[in-house]
Amino acid sequence: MRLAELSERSGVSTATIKYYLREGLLAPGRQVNTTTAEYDEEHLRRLRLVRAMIQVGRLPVATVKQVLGHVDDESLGRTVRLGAALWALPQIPEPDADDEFVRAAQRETGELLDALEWSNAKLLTTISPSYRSLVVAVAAVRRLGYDWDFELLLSYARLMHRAAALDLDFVETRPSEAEKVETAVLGAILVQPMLQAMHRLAQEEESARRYGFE
Amino acid sequence: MRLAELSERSGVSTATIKYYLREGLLAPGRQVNTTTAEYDEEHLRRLRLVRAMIQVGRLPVATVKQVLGHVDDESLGRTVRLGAALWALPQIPEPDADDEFVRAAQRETGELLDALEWSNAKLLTTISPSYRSLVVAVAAVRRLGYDWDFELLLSYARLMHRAAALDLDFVETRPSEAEKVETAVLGAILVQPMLQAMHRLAQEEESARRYGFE
DNA sequence: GATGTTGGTGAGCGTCACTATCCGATGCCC
DNA sequence: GGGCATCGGATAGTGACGCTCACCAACATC
Repeated sequence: MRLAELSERSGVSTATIKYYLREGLLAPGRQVNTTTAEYDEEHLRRLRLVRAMIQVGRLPVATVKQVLGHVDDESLGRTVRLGAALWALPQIPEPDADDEFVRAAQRETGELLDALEWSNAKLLTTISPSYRSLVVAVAAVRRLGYDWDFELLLSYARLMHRAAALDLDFVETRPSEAEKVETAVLGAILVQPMLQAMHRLAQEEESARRYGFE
Repeated sequence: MRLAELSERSGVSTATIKYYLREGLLAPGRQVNTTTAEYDEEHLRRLRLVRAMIQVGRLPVATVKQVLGHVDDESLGRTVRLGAALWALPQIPEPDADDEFVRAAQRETGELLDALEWSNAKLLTTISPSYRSLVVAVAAVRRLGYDWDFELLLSYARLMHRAAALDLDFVETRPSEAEKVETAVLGAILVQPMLQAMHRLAQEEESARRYGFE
């Protein structure tokens, strides 16, 4: 198929597709001659993936490029490939290590990992962006003076652990190694907005149950 | 305290505070004379809240203004106030009703709410942004050809329902009505990045447990 | 009374995700 | 094979966003 058809079938304008090609998010089509390039189903699929990451997952274009680069890097093993892809995801700005709330949050997060017995995650605290994001989020909440107890944090973390187990169970149903990696990355990127929407909807539901609409 | 001190205690530059004042995110200080305004602890608290929403919650400035406007509107009842604040949160672009995947996702999401017996949420399907976001997310996943079964969606939703129940339990511990509303909004905005970070960390933990680091 | 700081204002900056326009080469219909 | 639409590619521009800078007259402080 040609650019125009790729555009029509994906719902993405030709101008935008050209932009993605320029940015290296999409492999160039097979060049038939100077004014014609041929795209296939794989291009369409990749384009949909890119759109989903950008629009649903709200990833910056540059990040999408990095993530895809890692996903496509067949020289790496699965865990490393997945890890590399996940770590390219956009990060909250680096925590300020001088801030007292940040230091307290680091301590608290460490205790949390101990209590959960997430020993592998504990090993990653110096390098994992997720860990840093968690510290920043906890620090922000504490800075505002909220005094949730530790049990609440633990409960949230256990819920998310169960969600992660569901993700990985599904990943294991994928037949090929390449699909497993892609699915895992997608799980990290697309499941998140879905969970967020479900969370808000559940808040609305539960709030209405408890207090009615008034 | 004056602008410079507010800046120092919050870690936000005076230029940025001035910008927030201009945008109406912060109430003006008590004007002492033409060149001096006096700010209090409430301003500091509000400023930290604004920063947390923008940096941790990634809300656009205009959205923060709307959300705070609803939070401050004492003429409304709690549920309505909370709902108004939540619905001002940034939304994924409107789903395209002509798209077959969107229509299928609407159907599937409706069935999901039925199966969950979220009857209140079901009433909100025409107006709730969370519902629309959920539809868009489900459509994106389906468009990419993933065939998760309904049970998986149900499991995710039940987990998020439990998270929402935890949020609201905590909200109920707040003494005053105003604090309850603020806490609820904050729960929707700040708990989310925390859950996201926990989710990714849990994925890393679980992945390492199952497959090691290799 | 000299110096430096205050809060307010308007304009400017860098980033980002596109988008509009132009180009010459080519496909395609008659 | 003439004429016109369409092709892919390149460059420059757009509008939104979140600040940030420079400047100002009015004031506090020494």
